Amino acid sequence: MRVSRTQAAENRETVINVASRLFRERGFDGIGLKDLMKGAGLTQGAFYKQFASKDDLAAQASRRAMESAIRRWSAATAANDDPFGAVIAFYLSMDHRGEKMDGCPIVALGSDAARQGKDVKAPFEAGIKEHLEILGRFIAETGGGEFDGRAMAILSTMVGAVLLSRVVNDPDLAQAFLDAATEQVREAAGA
Amino acid sequence: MRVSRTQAAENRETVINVASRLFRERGFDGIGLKDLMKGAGLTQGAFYKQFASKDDLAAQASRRAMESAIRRWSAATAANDDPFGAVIAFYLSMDHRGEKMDGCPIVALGSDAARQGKDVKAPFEAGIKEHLEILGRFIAETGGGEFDGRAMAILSTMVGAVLLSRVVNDPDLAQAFLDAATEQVREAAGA
DNA sequence: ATTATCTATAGATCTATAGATAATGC
DNA sequence: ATTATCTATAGATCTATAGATAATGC
Repeated sequence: MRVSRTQAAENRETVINVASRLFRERGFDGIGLKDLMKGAGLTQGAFYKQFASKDDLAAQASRRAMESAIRRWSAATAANDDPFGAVIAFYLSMDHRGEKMDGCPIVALGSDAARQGKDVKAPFEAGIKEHLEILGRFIAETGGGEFDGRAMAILSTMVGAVLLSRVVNDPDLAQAFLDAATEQVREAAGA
Repeated sequence: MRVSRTQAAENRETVINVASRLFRERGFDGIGLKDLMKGAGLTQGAFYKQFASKDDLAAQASRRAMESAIRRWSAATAANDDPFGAVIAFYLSMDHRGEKMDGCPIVALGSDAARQGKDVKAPFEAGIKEHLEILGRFIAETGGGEFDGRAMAILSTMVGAVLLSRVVNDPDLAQAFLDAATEQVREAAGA
């Protein structure tokens, strides 16, 4: 029944990866440890040798989800002569609206994260800062050590638009939110 | 043990009001029927004579929360020579960031609502349209029957900024998001 | 000898229902 | 007679722990 140290480490990573997706899909309170572990091909009993608590996993999974989001932003910008256009093209799309499990964790878990403790909020904060840094590169001149206000406004608009697009039933209204945000952030970045 | 019809109707309203606050504070999955009913001064057994299910209450409470939010927006605009300024002054404030229970339901429950069925999303959609109508009045000329794209962009920015301000631990970063959004929506509305 | 995972379970909580009770409504 | 609310409970699920097992690591 015991597995090698490297296998155990791999299992741990798998659990975090699975949790980063399932938490986004169902919320921190929307899925239990039994189903989370089953998603990783393990049983619930193995959980507490790897994690201190469900909150601990929530923090790890949040970090993993934010890392994944940043990787996606970076991939979109890499080898593209309109990096900002590439980011907003996927972020403000109906595809992104539909893929809660792999989409932006701020949108998928933002309301949930606001209710969590510092340890869950910390990885969100770190990831948000990375988002701001990427957005800052798209904008004319950046100020001193502080984050650019325009980058914060643009991220707010993007996150809010996708959130609103997911909350409404009407797909046309959802599309309109994404379109309106696209226009808005284009203007804001160019100013 | 039985109460009058009017008393029963009052009790029902109380449960919806309590739920509209407690769901915002803890999420749809973060509070049980027992505690919700206790908040209304009743016991869990009385629940199913008033509501078909917890989902049913979630839909009713979402509608109530959106109504309350609209009332707040209307109150801020009424008898104010800068109605738009009044709305953003309270919405994009650290006070609003702190009061999850009475604050904007889109921010408090948006990620949760995106996982719910049509019956919960419908009152959110209706409330969002009312928000857009109010914002539309602050903007120069409005188009035909469709909602103004600028109003949608402004609402996106406002919702996103408060959500982001709540997710981060650092109060200074939270304030910076609110400030950046304030500047952005002022520009967008004036354009 | 250690330990990662397993099965099993404790104890709490969740949604929903059943039956009793006592006051309303006719 | 009806019914809004109560107490009690069924049955499922939740987090976390206990003890067994079997493979690793020394």
